[in-house]
Amino acid sequence: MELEKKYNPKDIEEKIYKKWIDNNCFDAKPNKDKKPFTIIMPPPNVTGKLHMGHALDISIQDAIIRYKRMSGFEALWQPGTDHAAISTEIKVIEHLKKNGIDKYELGRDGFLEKAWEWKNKYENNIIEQQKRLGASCDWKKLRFTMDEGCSEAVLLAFKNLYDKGLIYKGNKIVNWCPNCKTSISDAEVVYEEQKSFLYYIRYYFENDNKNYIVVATTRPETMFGDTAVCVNPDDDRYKDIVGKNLVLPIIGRIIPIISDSYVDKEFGTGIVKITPSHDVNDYEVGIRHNLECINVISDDGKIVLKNTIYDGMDRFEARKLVIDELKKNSFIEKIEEYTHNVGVHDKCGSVVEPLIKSQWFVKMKPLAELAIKALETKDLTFIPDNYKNTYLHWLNNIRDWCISRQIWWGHRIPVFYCRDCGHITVSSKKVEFCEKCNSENIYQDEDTLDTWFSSALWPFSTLGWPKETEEYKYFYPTNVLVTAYDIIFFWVIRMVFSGIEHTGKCPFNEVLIHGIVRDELGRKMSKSLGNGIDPLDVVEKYGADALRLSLLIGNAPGNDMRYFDERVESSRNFLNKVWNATRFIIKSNEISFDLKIDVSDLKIEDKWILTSLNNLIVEVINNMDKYEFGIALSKIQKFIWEDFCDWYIELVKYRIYSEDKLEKENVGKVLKLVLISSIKLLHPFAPFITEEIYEIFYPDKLLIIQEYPKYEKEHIFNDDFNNMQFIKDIIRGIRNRRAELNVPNSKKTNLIFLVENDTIYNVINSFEVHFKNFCSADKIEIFKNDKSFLSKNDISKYIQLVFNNCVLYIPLYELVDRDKEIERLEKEKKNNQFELDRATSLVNNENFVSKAPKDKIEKEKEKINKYFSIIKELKEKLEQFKNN
RNA sequence: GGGGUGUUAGCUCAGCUGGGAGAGCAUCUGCCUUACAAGCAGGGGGUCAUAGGUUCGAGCCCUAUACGCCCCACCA
Repeated sequence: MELEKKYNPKDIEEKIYKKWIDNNCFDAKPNKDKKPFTIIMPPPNVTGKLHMGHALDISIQDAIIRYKRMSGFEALWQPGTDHAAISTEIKVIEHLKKNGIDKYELGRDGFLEKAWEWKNKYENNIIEQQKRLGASCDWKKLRFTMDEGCSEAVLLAFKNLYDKGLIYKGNKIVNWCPNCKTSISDAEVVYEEQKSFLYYIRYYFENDNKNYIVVATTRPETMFGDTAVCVNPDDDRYKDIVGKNLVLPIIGRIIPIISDSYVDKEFGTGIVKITPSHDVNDYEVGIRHNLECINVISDDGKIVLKNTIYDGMDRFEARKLVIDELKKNSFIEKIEEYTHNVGVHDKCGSVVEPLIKSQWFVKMKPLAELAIKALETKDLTFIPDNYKNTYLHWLNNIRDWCISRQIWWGHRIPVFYCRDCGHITVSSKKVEFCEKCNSENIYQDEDTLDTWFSSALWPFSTLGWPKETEEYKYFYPTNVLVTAYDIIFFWVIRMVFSGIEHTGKCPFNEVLIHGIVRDELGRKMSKSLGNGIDPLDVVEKYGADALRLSLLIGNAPGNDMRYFDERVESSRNFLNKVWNATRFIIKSNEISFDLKIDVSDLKIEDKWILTSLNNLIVEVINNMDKYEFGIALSKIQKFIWEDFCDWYIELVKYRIYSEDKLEKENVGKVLKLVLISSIKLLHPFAPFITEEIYEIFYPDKLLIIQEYPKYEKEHIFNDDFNNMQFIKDIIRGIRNRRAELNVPNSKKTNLIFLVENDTIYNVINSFEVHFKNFCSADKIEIFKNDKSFLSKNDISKYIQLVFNNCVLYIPLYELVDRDKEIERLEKEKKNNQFELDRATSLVNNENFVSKAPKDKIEKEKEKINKYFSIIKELKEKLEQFKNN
């Protein structure tokens, strides 16, 4: 078989993915003989395409689920998409507008039909993109937040909460988006810094056109709704005026001066106008002081003030006009430039208008307590665990959750009003009669639910809840939730309390938080900046495996990362290395062999690589279980590239090329075992290339369902491992010296070893061929316990390398600069002296000897002996050198 | 204002419960050596932000300071 010289992901990925699908590799079914492991995928919105954040999300989850699948779990990765209420509705409206269609002309049913069309199209796009990345989720279980089962769950959840008194309808101040014409929750308001003005306005006292006080405001247009002016009760400047009345400029209404500790004495003039209907804080002051709420802004952000020029005017237009009017009549004291935060709708960017509205709310306090308790009882843990602070802080300061939305795309609130008796019927089933008076004259609430209300049920609604399905019983609660930190409030918290409230169980035990992918300058990728990178473009260019590796390597949980093409390139290079190692192994082994290795056939380097492999397996499993993918991956990569490719394969080439068939076969076995184990370790991260390689060796089997490598005790050979490390040190030492001294490879030199015992003698002897191949050695001589060589030769002409139990002499000096060598030796002596002093002072320290672990102390003592002898020899060497 | 977090090589970042400072990229030197130039061999480059403290021993723990980032709250 002949493989391409370069790994070409394009030819392979689609074929491999199809193979997995055709063989039902992703399917998970309740299986009594196996333990379940479940991840529910955060459902992407059906509004667009995948971005880098999704790619990271998928890479992590797929690595986990593949690892667990190979580790003997019944692993379910539950996929699905989110209807994304407002986001989608905005997109559909825009889309319709382009075709000249108006939402309201279309009507509710017509609009929903269009929205479903949209959903079907975009859902498909997203699924295809996830497949390109190699996501091994159980597509047969694909769900959608508005499908039949999820909708049933939503309505029942609503009814459950309503019956328990945890959902109520209230006329309260809410965040209103005048653009989307719907209320939104606190979490959907984001604050943007905006440059604006602070207006100082004179309010005259009642029946007094000389005396006035000055109020500072950023929103003069709301003054029509003022029902009081407020000062701090401890503000001595204004003690006397509390209780007096003022005349509201322009419209002349009389309002009182009240006092409330809410007012900051230091800010502005220390006097605040109170507009209870259009400001959340003013609303609360209004309740405390029993103030009237006068609504002066309508649903679409326009002023409502009958019989004035302002009526029907946009709120920002009105602001200008109000200022003009105030200026004209000398009501303006001054105007200052002012930068402050303005709340905008996270979906459309419009300035949010607080309005008093009749809306549905979830009472959060009792539910928040459930979520807090889950953390305390360790039913829920965060990785990294500092995110629990964020979680707790939010829960401790939570306000009731406004869940009704005045849009059409979503779950319609299952509340029915009777026109005859006014009774409210709440039911998860369709209601035909009023449950109290049996009247048929009823109508359903027009509003739909916040999109997060349905997402909050995702871990169990997707598994069948409220039905007690086999899947639900087996796979729920799920094991780990993987998501970015920016969604903890929206989603994670709401899933936790919903899960506990509705199912009695925390929906997942662990929350693995990852960061966000930024551009190379560290900026968030966004549409407005145009700095987004399409993961599919990257896949196209470098392959899905390379992208996945680059997103996982060298990143710690919870930390942001920057995207660089160079990182993907380096991952691609690594995969190419794996590919070429495979190519070499296939090329060099015509014969097919099984994996049974006879230990007695093994040479030192074989035992070394097998030991390294098994050490690696232990460490990787340990890291994988702790979700330390970055660490696991760099260890795997280091092993494959350095240990396996750069050392082992190079070491065994002479055996591969030899005529000894048996020897070739022995090496072949080890090569194959190590390669196959390596690609198994790598599979969760780079599924395509590893499956492709596996197929070459086992055309009838699939890697994805093979067992993850296990530690094999009989493949641990510690002595040989250490001997091999020693040989590597020697080879590196020789290479270093040759390179430093600029000795070309063509110049061969002899190596003279002075060794202390038989073991070292034999080890070095057995590596004769490698010294010749690896470091241009010509002839190798080994003297055991025999220093006559030193007296017989002018050793100042030799380079000396000192190792434990062994000294190496290389006759290189005829080829090099003497002064340079003296300089080097001086430096080396100095370094060794430093190390010797350090170790000596440590061992002489009584505290160290009494408190440090024994093996540490022994090591330090060994160091002293080692450095002592090295220095001694260096001294001799230098003297000989200088005397010459 | 509250909370979190970061400061390690030229750049981007790892560094698990305290005990040898690391990777990738970049850079320099020498190599197209029959798996791989997307490669091989080798080199240079770090007072682990600063100042104290705990410890036999601190990149890691504690305190303070400086600068940066994130989240929450939001002052009209």
